[in-house]
Amino acid sequence: MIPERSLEVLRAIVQDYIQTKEPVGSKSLVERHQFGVSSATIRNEMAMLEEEQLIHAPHTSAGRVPTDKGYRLFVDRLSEVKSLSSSEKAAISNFMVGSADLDETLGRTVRLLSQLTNQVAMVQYPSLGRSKVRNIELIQSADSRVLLILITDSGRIQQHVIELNELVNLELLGEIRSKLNVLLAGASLAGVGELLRGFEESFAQTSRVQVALITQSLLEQVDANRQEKIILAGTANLARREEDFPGSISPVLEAIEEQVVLLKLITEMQAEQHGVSLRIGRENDFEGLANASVVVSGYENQGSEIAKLGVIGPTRMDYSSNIAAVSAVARYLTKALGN
Amino acid sequence: MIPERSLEVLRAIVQDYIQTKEPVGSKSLVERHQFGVSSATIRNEMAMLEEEQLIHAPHTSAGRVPTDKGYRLFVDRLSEVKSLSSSEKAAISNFMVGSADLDETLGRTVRLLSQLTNQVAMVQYPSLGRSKVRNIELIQSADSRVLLILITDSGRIQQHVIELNELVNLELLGEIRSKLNVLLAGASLAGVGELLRGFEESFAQTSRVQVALITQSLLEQVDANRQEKIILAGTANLARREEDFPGSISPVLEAIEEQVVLLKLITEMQAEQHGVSLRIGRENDFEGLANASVVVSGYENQGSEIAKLGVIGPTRMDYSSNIAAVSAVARYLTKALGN
DNA sequence: ATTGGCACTCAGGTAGTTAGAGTGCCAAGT
DNA sequence: ACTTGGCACTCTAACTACCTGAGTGCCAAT
Repeated sequence: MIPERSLEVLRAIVQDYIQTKEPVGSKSLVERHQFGVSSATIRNEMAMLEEEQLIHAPHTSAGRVPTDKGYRLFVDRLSEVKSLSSSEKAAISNFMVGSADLDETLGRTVRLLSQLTNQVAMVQYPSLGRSKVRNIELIQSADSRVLLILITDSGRIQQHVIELNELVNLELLGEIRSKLNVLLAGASLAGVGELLRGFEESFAQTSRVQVALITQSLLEQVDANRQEKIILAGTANLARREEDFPGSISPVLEAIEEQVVLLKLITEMQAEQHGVSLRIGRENDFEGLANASVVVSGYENQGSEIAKLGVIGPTRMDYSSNIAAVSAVARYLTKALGN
Repeated sequence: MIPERSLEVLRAIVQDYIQTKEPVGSKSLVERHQFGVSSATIRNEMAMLEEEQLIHAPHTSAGRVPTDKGYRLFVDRLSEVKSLSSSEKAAISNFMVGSADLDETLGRTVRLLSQLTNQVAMVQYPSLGRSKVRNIELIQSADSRVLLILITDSGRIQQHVIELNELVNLELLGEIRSKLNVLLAGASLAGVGELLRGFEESFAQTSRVQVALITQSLLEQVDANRQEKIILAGTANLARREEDFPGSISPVLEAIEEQVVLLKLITEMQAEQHGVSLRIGRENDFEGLANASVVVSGYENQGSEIAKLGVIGPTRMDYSSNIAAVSAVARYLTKALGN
C-alpha cells in the first residue's frame, strides 16, 4: 500500500499542477504546502510516486506532472467534491425556470453546464428504450403527405413526414390513427415491432399500401431512437484551453463532432461514485481524446436513468468543481423533468 | 483605372498565396506564370498595387500578401467560378436522396456543404415571415398538457407543449382546434395576431382561460420564428486551418457559436453576383471575424428566398471553389424543397 | 516602358553560452 | 530507519551573435 504521506504529496502535486500549469518541483512544493519535512524528503517521496507511475517527469531536470493514473487515484481517493458557490446555485435555479418544452430544457441545461464549468458541455437526449407510447397522431401536412407524431410518457415528441405518393384519405387516416392508439397506447417502445406484426391486414386490401408505409415509418421512428442524439455547447472553451492540448485541439474537436464516438463513449461509462463517472486521458479508448477527460452523470425521470450529461476538457482540469457541477446539474435536470 | 496587367499580377498573387500559404515575391511570380516581362517590371507593378492597398508586405524583405481589399477585387472581377467536378456533383446528388423531413434535409445539407468545402458550414432554418398557416393541431400529451403543432406551407413543423394547470377537456380541445383551423388556414403568419383578436370570446366563459393559454402559446410560436435558428457542421475544419488565423481560432469559434452574431451577419448580407454574397475579413463588422471570410447564398421555396446557407473560413480561402459549392448546394436545396 | 545591376533590409535558422530549476544520491545526523 | 544538507549533474529555456537568402527599391542604360 502507498503510505499516507506519499498520497498527500500526490494530492499537492495535482493541485499545484492544475493551478499553475507548470510541472511542479520538490522545492516549490515544500514552499506552498506545510509538510513538516525538507525538500530532500519530498524528493524521495516523488521518486516512489514515479516508481508507481503516478507522476512523470517531462525531462530530467523538470518538475513532475501527474499521469492519467495519478489523476485517477486523485479523483478516486484524494479529492473532495467541492460544493457549489451560492452564486452558482443561483445560476442553476435561474436557468431552469419556466420551460415546459423538452428541447428547450435540454438546450438551457447544456449551456448552463458549459458556463458553469468553462468546458465543453454535452447533454444526451433521453433514451426511449424504456419509454412507453402515450399517443400517436397522424396529420395531413400536404396533399400527399402525412405527419406522424409519436409522444412518449417521458414527454418526448418525435415527428416524421411520410410521403404516401397519393392523395391522403382523411377517413382512412382517422381509422389508422385510432386503431394504432388502441393497439399501442401504453406499450413499451421495444414491443412496438411485435405488436405491429400483421397490423395492415385489418384494413381493406386497397388501403394496405398506405397503412404499410405508415407503420414502417413508425418503426423507423422507434428505431431511430436507438441512435440517440447529443447536443453540445461551449466548443469555444476548448480553443481557449488550447495550450492544454499538446499538438492540436483538432482531434478533440473531431471526436466531439462525431456523434457516434460521443455516444459510444457515454453509453460505455457507468456511474462510479457520487453518481458521476469519469474517463481520464487514455482511459478513453478513442485516440483523439488521449489528452482529454470526460465527466458524466446520468439524469433520471420517474426514478430511472433516462440519459446522460457531462463535460469534456483537458486531463488537467479541475476535477473537484467539474464533478460537483455535473452532478448538481444532473440533479436539477432530474428535478425539472419531474414536473 | 488600374491597368490590365496589374490586375493580372494581382490575380497571380492571390492564386499563389492561396496555394502556397507563403507571401509571394516577384521572382517566384515570374517563374510560375508566363508574364512576358522580368521580375523588375513585376516589382514596379507590385509597388503600384501596394499603393492601391490591394497587397501588403508583412515586412520589408518579404513577399506580398493580398489585403481584404485585394481579395475583394479578386472575387469581384478576377476570379471565375469553378464548376464542380463530377465527383462533387455526384456527392451532392447522393446526399440529397430520400428525405422528406425538413430537419433531416437541412442536417444533410449542412454536412454536405462542410465536406465539399472543408470549411465550417451553416444553414439557416427557413424564415416563416412570408409563410402561411397550413394546419394547426392540438394533442393531449399528458393529463394537463397539450401539444400545439403548427404546420406551415413551407413544410416546417413547429411544436410546443402547453401547461393548462387543469385536466384537459378533449371535447373543448377539438372545438378549439377546428375553430382555429377555420380561422387561420391559409393566413400568413404575420397576420395571425390580428386574426386571433377576440378569439376566446366565441367560447363559453368557463373555457376562456384555457383558450387564452392556447392562443397565447400560438402567438409565441409565431413570434419565436423571428429569432431564427442556424445549424452548423465541420467546426473541426477550423482547427485544421489553425495556422490561417493569426492569434487564435477561439474568437472565431466564439463568434460562430453565438447564434445571434451569425444571424445578424447572415441577414445583413445581400446577394451580389451569381446569387452569392460574401464578406471578406474586416468587412465583417464583428471583430472576432476579422480574419475570416463568409460566403453566403439564399435558397428558395416557391420562387422566393426563404433562408440562407453558407460557409465560414479564413480570408485566405479558395473563393472560386467555395462560391461554386455554396451556390450549387443552395440550388440543390431549393430543388429538394420543391418536392 | 523595361531591364539588369546593386546596395540594402530583415526574418529565420544555426550555434554557442548561460542561468536556473530540478534531480539523484550519499554520508552524516537524529 | 527516517530525515536532511550538500553536491555534482542534467537539461531546458532564454539570450546572444552570426549568417544566409529571399526580397525590395532605385537607378542608369536600353
